[in-house]
Amino acid sequence: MQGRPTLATASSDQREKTRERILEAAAAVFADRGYHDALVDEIGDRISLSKGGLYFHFPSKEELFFSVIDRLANKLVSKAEKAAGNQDSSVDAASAALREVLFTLSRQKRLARILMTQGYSMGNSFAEKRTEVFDRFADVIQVHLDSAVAEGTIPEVDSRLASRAWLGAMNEIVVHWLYSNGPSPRECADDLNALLLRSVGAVSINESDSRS
Amino acid sequence: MQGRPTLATASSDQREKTRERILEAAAAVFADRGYHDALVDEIGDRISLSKGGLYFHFPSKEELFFSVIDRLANKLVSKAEKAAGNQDSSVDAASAALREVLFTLSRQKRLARILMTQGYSMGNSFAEKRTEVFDRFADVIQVHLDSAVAEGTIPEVDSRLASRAWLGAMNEIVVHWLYSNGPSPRECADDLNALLLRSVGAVSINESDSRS
Amino acid sequence: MQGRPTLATASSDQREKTRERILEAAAAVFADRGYHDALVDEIGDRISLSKGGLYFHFPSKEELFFSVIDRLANKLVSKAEKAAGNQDSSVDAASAALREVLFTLSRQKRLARILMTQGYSMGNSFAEKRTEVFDRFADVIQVHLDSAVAEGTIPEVDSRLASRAWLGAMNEIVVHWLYSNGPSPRECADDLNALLLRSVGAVSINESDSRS
Amino acid sequence: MQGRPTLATASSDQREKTRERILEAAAAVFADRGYHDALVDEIGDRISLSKGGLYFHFPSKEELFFSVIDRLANKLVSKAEKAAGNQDSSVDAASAALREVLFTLSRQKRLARILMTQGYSMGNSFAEKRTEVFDRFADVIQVHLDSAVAEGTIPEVDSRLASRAWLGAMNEIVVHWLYSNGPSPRECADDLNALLLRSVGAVSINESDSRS
DNA sequence: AATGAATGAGACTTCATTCAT
DNA sequence: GATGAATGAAGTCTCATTCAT
Repeated sequence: MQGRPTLATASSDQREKTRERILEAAAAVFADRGYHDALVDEIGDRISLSKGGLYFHFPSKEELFFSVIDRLANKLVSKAEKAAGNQDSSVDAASAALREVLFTLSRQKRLARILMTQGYSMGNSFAEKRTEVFDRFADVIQVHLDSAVAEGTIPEVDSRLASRAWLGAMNEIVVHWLYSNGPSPRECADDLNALLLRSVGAVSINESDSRS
Repeated sequence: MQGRPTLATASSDQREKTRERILEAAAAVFADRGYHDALVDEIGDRISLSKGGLYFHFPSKEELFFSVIDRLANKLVSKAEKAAGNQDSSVDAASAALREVLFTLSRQKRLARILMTQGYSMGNSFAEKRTEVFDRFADVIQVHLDSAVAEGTIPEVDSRLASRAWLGAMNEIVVHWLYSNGPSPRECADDLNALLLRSVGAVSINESDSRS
Repeated sequence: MQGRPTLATASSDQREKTRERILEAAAAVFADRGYHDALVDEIGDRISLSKGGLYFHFPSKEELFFSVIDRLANKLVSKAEKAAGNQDSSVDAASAALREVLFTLSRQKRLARILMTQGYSMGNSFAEKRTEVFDRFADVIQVHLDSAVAEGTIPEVDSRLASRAWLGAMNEIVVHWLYSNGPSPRECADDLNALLLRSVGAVSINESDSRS
Repeated sequence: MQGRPTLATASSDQREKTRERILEAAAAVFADRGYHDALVDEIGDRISLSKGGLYFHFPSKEELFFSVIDRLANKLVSKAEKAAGNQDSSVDAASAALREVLFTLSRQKRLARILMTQGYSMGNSFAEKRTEVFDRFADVIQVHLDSAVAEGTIPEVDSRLASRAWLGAMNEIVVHWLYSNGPSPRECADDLNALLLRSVGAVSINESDSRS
């Protein structure tokens, strides 16, 4: 608002770059330590940026954390939606979205940790954000379940409940993998997929061959 | 009932009584605030016990929290097992365990909050305890699913995965209720039950009538 | 003052015995940990006596510590005096007192630790007690040095200063042994003895043969 | 001089200045109260620096104490070495080092208290530091005694033992002054000097005249 | 004589945030 | 844009001492 006009664009670029670096570092630290145990200092240290510098870009630790969450959730939702979009049937779409998430989280433990558990360590102010993020994921699934019902591919179900149940099931598998070295989401993907499709009365292609 | 802790001390189990009072107060505070935001002072204040007195009974805030979790988890697991024991078929048993948990949590938000979310705020040292507690619940369900498979009531399934999925689904419903004022677990119980039974290939009695 | 008269003697005995046990335990703990780091609890634990029981016999941790010091100092001073008394000449007497202390401390690290260093950890209230104890030791030596001067065995010296210097020298040797695994006081006894005798103008018997 | 720390901050060595101020204040408080009874708060208060500010410069009370000791010991050792360096003979050098220490301590009770006694109140972790500091002082003396022996000025002696004995004698005189209002080290210097020189078989110039 | 639960003052340390430079 | 010294509010835990039994 008060910078030199000439440098506006160039510095605007730089600004965005620094923000990205901070978000990246913050994601790593938050994932490792959880919100509360993550130190603002440590985030700065990772990218050799002073605390003051960090506070220039983000007004508070809380805002920074939310920004990290939003950024990651956006990426993951996009992936899920894209995966769903490539399918022919609605059931396959829901199924594909689920698989995409499981596969992506399998590759990025950090992402999994931040989205699934580390937020809680923020205390009760996390509630709203969690709701927002999980609702978005639930929506992705619900949309396709609703279509499937409309198409008559699956019987009537409480699609809101079903999408939450799917999400919860997935969440538990992921957390069990993160916290107890359970099987990776990727390994469970087929079985879980079959299980969840069955729960809404669908029969997946995998049902007959992948895991007899 | 008011003032110093009753002063009828030194009976043989006064000690146990005080421990219980502490655990009760701690459960309330931890449920409200989460591990980290809970103050040891506040726990003491609730029962007019000095900090020192509290530390006489529990060596650290962390141990106190774990004790709270254990106590609550024990109660809940017992209830679930008892509910399951009253059923004729294995499928009904698993189903009953699930319902019992949903109903109990519906009545005790505090219990739900502590077991489902507030632990994470402790940081990474919570991992082990969470694993332990969730494994116990998963076991309760798995046992009955295994029986059902053995009886031929339901087709072969990865019962470990299924029990986790059930747990996760339930967890999500509960958290959604806690954090976003979603429908209470009790309200969802029938539908969720039907959904989860279907997921393992069983057909519940509810299937035909409860939700036409 | 108000006990049953008949039991007076018997219980008086018991009382003294318990006091001794406490003093013994306290000496051990204070020697190991220093005044401040010694816990009243730990002293009690050693002899399976509750804190309350301990406080029945001693009014405070501080008093207990002083009692320990007094008891040990008494023993050591007695030994030194006795050793000195067995000698013919005054110079030999002073010398013998010194040796006795060095030898005794060599055998009892605990004693050495308590008398030489651990008291300081009590804070400034230790000053008076230290003065008292060290003065007693200095007196033992000074008396004999004064006699030696009077006898003309050694030239005039500031015997007060000399006795303190002796004490200090001895103290340093002991502390160096305690803290840095230096040679034991016993090993140094002859050389130190020669050194200190020379410092007051005396020539010890050891001078010519023990260390040629 | 009043209010916030001068606000002319951020020159390159402002940091070092603050460190010095802290060390100065800490030396005063530790000397007065001993390690344990010294409050971190009081150190900060003396220089109007918040506790957090203090911890920015020193990671713990213990480290701060050690830094204080090191700083003071360095100064004193330097003085002693310099004083020794100005002398012609080795015996005079050792003697001069001793006198310098006695005189300096006489002028700075605080210094004396910290180096001689207050450290012990830290508990057993002080052992190592004490050893280190006293060894340095002993070295200063020993070096010159060794030279004197090599020169033939004094007979063969266990110079390690002798230097410790000297140190100990000096220490006792100082502590007696500090704790019991005994004569100041400065007053004792000549006599003590004579005594110690005699102990190693040297005859000082002072011998004949300073104390007729 | 002894127990041991309870007190309570207070210590050290942490860390998100600010702000002069 | 960035630095980093400084703030200050809190937080957990300790432990000598007391006192009802």
